[in-house]
Amino acid sequence: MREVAALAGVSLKTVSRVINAEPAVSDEVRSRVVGAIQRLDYRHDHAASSLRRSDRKTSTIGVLLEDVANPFSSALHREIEDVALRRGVLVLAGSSDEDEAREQQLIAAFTSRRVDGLIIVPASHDHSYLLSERRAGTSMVFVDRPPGFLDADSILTDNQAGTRQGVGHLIAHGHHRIGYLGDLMTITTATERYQGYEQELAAARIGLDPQLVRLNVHGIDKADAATVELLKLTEPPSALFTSQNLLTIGASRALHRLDLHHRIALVGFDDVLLGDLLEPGITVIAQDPSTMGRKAAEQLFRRIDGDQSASVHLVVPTRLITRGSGEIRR
Amino acid sequence: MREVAALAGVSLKTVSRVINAEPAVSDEVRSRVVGAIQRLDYRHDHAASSLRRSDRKTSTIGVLLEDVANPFSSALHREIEDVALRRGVLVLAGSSDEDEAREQQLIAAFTSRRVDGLIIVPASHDHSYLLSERRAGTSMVFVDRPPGFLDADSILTDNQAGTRQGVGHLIAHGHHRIGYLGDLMTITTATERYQGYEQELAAARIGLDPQLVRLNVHGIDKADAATVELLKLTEPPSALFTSQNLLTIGASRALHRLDLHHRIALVGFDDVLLGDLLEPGITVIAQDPSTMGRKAAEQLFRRIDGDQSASVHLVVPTRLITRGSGEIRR
DNA sequence: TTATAAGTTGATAACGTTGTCAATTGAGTC
DNA sequence: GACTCAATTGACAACGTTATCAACTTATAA
Repeated sequence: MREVAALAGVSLKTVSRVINAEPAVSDEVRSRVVGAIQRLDYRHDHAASSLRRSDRKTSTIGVLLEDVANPFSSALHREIEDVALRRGVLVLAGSSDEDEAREQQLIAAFTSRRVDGLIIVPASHDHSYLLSERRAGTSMVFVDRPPGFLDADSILTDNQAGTRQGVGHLIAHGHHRIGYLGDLMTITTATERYQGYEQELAAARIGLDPQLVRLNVHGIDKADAATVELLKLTEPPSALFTSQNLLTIGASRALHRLDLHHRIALVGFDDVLLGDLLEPGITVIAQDPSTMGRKAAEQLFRRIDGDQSASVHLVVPTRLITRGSGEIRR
Repeated sequence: MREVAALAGVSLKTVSRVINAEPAVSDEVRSRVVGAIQRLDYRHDHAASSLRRSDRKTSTIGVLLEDVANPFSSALHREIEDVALRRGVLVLAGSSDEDEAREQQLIAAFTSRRVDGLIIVPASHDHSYLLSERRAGTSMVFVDRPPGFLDADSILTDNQAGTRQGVGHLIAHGHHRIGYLGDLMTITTATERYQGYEQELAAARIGLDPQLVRLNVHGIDKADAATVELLKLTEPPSALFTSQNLLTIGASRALHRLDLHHRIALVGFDDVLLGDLLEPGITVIAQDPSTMGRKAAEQLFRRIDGDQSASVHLVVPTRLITRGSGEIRR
């Protein structure tokens, strides 16, 4: 910048004015400076700028996801990116892998780079460690799961209602023995979905058979194995409810291999790509990650822009998509 | 930091020494400083630090993908993240959407934040605009597609060989009229794959019927429509080769809807999740995005660490996965 | 003509940190 | 007791930028 100023024959401050498009610069000086910038191939240093600047904004946000490669996470990510880019804000993304330590490590890395805000799909349950961050002015929005011991904005899915609708759908098709595959119970959404299962069974006066329930099943392969176990029971289920996208895929894989996919009903929570082309198509309770991502980003930027109002808690509804697998009758 | 120094009764520089774990600090002073840091909840400012520091490293890299939500892209992204995080490096990610302007906008945003390096899946073909960046010390590695007018490291897939293997597989199953769906011809990989199609037909002495070729098909819906068109021809193809993951999904959708999925053979380039559960399963030429991401990140960090050797051009092989759709005979 | 205002421009300090180098202390050596 | 040396600590400048405020120029009004 010093060289640009020298070449254009002006002061540092004037170059700064041109770069920041401040009005008080004559056209003649401005064009001289612009010329010098191009001739010298000058690149503005965003970090130095935000260090000195009064608003201290880095125009960068941190996004903590479960796994950037998971379809639900990456749909969230993409929507956040689009909202952010419209404001010239860049996105630092990280995967927690449901590991509390990794969550904290990543968030510490984000905040030490002075991000303007955080969008968090939490893996841990105690976010009091973020209190001081917030006091320091970092905005934050939680997505998919609520914060623990911290009052902050959240954009959630209605997990209980969604699960109840899915399980109810199976009951309406004559099923009483409905197997359940649940993700790690440390995950809030997994707990809520399981509660939905319990409630819907109770509402239909169906006794809960613990043998039919497999909790803490994580990933495609474990779901595949758990499905095989369930179907080997002396009184196997006539239907399955799988409470997460990878579990749905695992269960579906097992059913196909055992050639039971036309006989055992299946409803999954969260949509799966290509679910419509299978035979039968997979009936799902679809979440809406794009809307969640957009709402989360919009809320974050409202906070960054200075909105101090009380915490917002938004619940995005789910949608039952019937494609065949959930309509198999007992 | 000033306050920490005051509370611990030492100078700024000593606090800096403690933070950077420099050896020349007595245990007694160190513990006083550590105590003050905790009492005051001090957060180190990474940006200010790297501004002053002699190595000028920000411990941040920029990753430009086609779309963070595309399965191929997000698998790359995840692998890069894992390599980076092991070094304490954070990842800024962005989606170009195959738009040259957006590519340049994102890369400019990355470099103005002084990233240590770039991993680029390019949308454009002239990267001479990056010359000055590289001269300024930014390392860069290209993935999936080569750089244009710039000598830089690249990690590519063998698109021609992969396509030839896939088309050859169809020919071996008796097909002569093989429809081809290609992505935007501005994308290097789309061009290479099409060349593979031409070459394999020529090698088998099969004339190329332009009616069977649909290029510049982008996204699931366009692929669906193009497939319908091909099958409506008076002399329709008996097999299809779809040269990208979304095109495979679109074609598969159309075949299922027309109930031709058991009669028309299909081989796709790039694997699709759940492709094994369809009836028939989808035969694909699988790429290996995880390996590509890992190799790209490792190469980038070698450059960041000062490796000045000649550009590396790595070609990751593809793998034919037979699942049924490609083995339908004419 | 002078006073006033509006529009430009620049000198300097500061953002939070680390590199350089000099100063101080204490122990060990002869 | 004087000397050397290593270990520890601090003063100050600097990284690339912008905020503040003062100074200068030109136009307008009285």
